[in-house]
Amino acid sequence: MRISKLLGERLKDAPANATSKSHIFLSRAGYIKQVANGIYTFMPPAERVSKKIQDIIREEMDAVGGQEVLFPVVMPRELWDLSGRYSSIGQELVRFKDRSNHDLVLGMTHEEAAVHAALGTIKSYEQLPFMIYQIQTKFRDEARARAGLIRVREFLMKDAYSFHATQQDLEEYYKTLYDTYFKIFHRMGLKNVIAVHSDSGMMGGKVADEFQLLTDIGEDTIVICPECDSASNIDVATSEMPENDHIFGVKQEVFTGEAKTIDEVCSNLNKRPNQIAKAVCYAVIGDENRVVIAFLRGDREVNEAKLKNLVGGEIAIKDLQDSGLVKGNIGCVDLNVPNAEIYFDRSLEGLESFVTGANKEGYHYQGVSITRDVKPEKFVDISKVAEGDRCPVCGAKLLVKNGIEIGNIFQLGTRYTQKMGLSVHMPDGSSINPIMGCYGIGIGRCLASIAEENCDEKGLVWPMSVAPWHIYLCPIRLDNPVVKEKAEWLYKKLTAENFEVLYDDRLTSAGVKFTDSELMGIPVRIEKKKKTIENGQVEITIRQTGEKLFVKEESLSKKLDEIIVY
RNA sequence: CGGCGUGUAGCGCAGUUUGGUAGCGCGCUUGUUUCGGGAGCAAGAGGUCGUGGGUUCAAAUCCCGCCACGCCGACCA
Repeated sequence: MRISKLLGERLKDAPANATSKSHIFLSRAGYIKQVANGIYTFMPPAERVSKKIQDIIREEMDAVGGQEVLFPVVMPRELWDLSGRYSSIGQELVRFKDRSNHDLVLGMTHEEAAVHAALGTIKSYEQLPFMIYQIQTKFRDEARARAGLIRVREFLMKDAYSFHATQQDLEEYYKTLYDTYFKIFHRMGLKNVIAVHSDSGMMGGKVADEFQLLTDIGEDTIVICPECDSASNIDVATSEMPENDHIFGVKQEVFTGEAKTIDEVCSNLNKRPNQIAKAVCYAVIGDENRVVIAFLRGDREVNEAKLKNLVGGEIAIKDLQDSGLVKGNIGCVDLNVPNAEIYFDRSLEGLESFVTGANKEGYHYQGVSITRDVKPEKFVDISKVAEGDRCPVCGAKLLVKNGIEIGNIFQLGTRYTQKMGLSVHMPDGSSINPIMGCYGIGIGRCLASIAEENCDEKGLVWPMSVAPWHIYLCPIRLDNPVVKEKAEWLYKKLTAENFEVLYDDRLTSAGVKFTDSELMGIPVRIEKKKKTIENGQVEITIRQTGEKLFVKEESLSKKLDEIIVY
């Protein structure tokens, strides 16, 4: 490829709104161009990286028996009615009508399509197990796209679906895919990837793992045990909490005036947040009669995923002033709200001298004892794990980190096969619904994650396995006919030898060429100038290390074969 | 969906408070001298100032509506 013809430009300034390194460098180096909120064009270099990522995934998916298919982007409403998701999924699912007023959806995931593909053709247990996968565009109307390619609305995804006759078979295959995923990510050059237990969310099913790239810009929160290496998404993470001290106090009402928040109450009464019980109120979506009040220690935060599972419905934070509650003075003593479901977090267990609202304007109680004054029937786990809690497996102190979810795997069970009526005959004559697993990898997220992890102050540093081109051919003083002739000859020669070459055929200065090659992150730079031509040498610079090599021209190809390995 | 912010040339920005002929840097074109780390000089091209309405002799600037983009939150296979 001649850079003079390459679509896209290298910029000195990043778009003002870019914050993450991947967003800044991918924009500056001409890899991506934003079209709308969360919607990007992959310019030629990015598309080349994307294809290499896809090829790695294809190889590995084929190696575990995958059959590549291509599901439609647009599906009829009826297909999604079968699974019940046409109505159960919110606004992320784009619904629209065609010219004959027929309801359609844009594919955001393809369980329905996968089962549909098997319907009618899969009849016997002998056809199981099998796995089908596709690499295709998904559209999800995210409430909020952000950070360049990290969180977008339209994106390329590899999604795979496996069908099994027994749970054991699914579990074995799930383990295979688990290992395959690590292989895939490592081949892409990603280093800091861990698997974490996760919530299955709208997919349904019980067992699910996410593959997270650990990075500060990640928007997922992960709880990791540094000792036994167990890790979970904070949505499902549990912990052993340090015990409260069981010291009893004397209950009394105190005037706290305008103090409402934890901080205000703390400074007003000279307490610490872990000596306060706070209330968080929720409405149950779709059921106006139900309200939920969660009490937890002041230094803890509600884990809404856990609470949602307990409540058994979608919840949303709500002011309950209508029910007679005084915001900022809600307390668990003498609380009287008729239809409220009250949950006590385990962080309150053993807390025998704490502050809580007095359920009237301007007053709190202090010295409240949970066992003497409140007497909850039970304590439940509805708070987020905090750094310093103990690992439930080994007891070590847990760490809380951020990650980008680049892949996930689910044991779906029979939810879809059952609802959509896919069944097979078993040896004993009975029929069963095949048990499904599904397995996703976000291509664009991988690309951005690789960029995020592989860059320096000068720009991107692509791992060899996914670099858009391996070689940046960089002739200096192209106005010199000798250099020009030699560079053109070398470009043709290397290309003919199947090296991937980006040829800087511009008449610009050496500085501009060096800077661009570094910004674009091409792993190997070959410099050619009059002097090295005269003594039959070429100069090679390695992007990652900055190392320089001088090689005889006749041994260049051999040297490049040694350098370009992955 | 809520809070806040921003929209002026391909990119980054000033100008808006206090209304008066549309500006700067980078990039681009031409010429020239340079040229192994984002060159110098000279001459150019490029904008209905997001959009619709209003106020005014006069609006990028003031007022109202809308749209888009971003940040924080809510949400998220």
